Amino acid sequence: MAENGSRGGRRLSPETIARAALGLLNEGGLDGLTMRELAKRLDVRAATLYWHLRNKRELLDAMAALMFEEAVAGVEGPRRGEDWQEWAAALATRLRRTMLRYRDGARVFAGTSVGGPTTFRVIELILRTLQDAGYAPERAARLFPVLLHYTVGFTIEEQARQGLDYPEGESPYEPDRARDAVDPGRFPLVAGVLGELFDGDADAGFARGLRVVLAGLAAELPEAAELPELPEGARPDDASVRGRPAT
Amino acid sequence: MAENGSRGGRRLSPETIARAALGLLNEGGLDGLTMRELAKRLDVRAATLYWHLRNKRELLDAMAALMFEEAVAGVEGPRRGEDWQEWAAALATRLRRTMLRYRDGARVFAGTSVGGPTTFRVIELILRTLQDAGYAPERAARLFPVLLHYTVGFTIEEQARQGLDYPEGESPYEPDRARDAVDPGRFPLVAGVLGELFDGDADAGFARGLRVVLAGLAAELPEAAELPELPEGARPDDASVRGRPAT
DNA sequence: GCCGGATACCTAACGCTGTTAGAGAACAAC
DNA sequence: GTTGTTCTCTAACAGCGTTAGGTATCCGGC
Repeated sequence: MAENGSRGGRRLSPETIARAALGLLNEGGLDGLTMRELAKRLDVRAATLYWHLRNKRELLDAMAALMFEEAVAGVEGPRRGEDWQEWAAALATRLRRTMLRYRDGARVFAGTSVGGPTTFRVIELILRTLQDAGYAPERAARLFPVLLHYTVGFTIEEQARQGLDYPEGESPYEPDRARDAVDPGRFPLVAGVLGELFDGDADAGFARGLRVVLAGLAAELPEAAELPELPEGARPDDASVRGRPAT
Repeated sequence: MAENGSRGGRRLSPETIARAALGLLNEGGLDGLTMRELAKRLDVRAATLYWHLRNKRELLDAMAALMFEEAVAGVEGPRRGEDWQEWAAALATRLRRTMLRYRDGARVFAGTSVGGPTTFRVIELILRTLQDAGYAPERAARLFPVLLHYTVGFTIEEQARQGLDYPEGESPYEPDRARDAVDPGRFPLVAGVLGELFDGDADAGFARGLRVVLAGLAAELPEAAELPELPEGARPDDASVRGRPAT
């Protein structure tokens, strides 16, 4: 006696389930995402999910894949006249926006990226765009991940700051809490820039960091690194860019 | 009848517990870190831990704080003659190294940074160093986090790739798996740089990204941004650095 | 029409988790 | 030696991911 309102066949699939799981994420966050609750939302018992997915880890992977697909759906190469930096910034922003759409989205996404043909399509697109901008593909392949890492790192912290893991008003990220904790005598500079440090405008902060990373990438453009017209040492960051970081 | 081998008094403290928890992390990872197992390691029953810590979340916070302290212990300003970029790179590298010392260390650390006086001491140090390098403190405060975000983002992915969450030989990060998945007809550039994409040398990859970020920061140095000797448009990234990323 | 296998779902249960209540030992102060 | 505080214990709760095994449903072959 299947009380199941709908016809038997192909109702559930890893994708359907992952989609429902992303919905569930926005209530209760990652902690509230349990197989039983997810099953309830799909009008099914928890054990059923294991017919479609090996385990929860696989569910999380599917969710991450879905997020990625959502982020890059319809993305093509730069429009005519569009700078590669604008294009890359838009791509990173799309990814961030998608992660932000889901509570704990960045944590779900982090470290689960590679995989499907969608991934390779986008990487191909990136490599082609950077190649057109003058980067050798090998060079581009070693450089572009920094953009992804920054984006994920930033968004993870942003969502952590939203602090829904903490009970009401106890989040250690409240600006006031910091304002009390920093002694202006010992840490005058910190005290002077508390506003900047805890500024709530995450969008602007992200864009700023993006600009930094993209400027850094631009500085790695081979042509840029050996512009003949520039007198040696004219670029102020010349030595330090070449210098290897201390290990 | 306290079978407890050691004297009664101040044995346990949040710090002791967190330290043991970090040790436990290296066996079993984040999933293996359970209150019961942690208690066992401290010769105590699980409930006891709740006398010292409100809940597991607080334990994780304490662990993150401990990692941060371990990372920046003894850190001072740049040595005489040391470039601010070298100094910053060394700092980021220290943080990464510490996170790598513990399984899932980056995931534990991510989004739990701010808090203690140690944090503010280090931020003060960063601000002072950048100030000496020519950055206004407000500007520095808005810029330096990008370094942290990159470092955390990179290391999270690195540790995810180590793939100890997956059963033997099933990690989706195995290079061979990718080599099979990418069709050289559709994705020629990707196929050509698989070696670079899945290159195992994480240290070099991190250093490369660090160089990029630092170069980007250097490009944001006000003085650098308007070096009078440079003819307008000589720096190839001129326009694009100014351009705001698409939203 | 009916059968057999595959597919999709179920119930029931396992061992484990974080967490709490409340009893009781150990210690310090008087 | 009593009292109060600090710490640890036992016992239990509800909920977790996951598995074994049964059952309904669908579909192609006769």
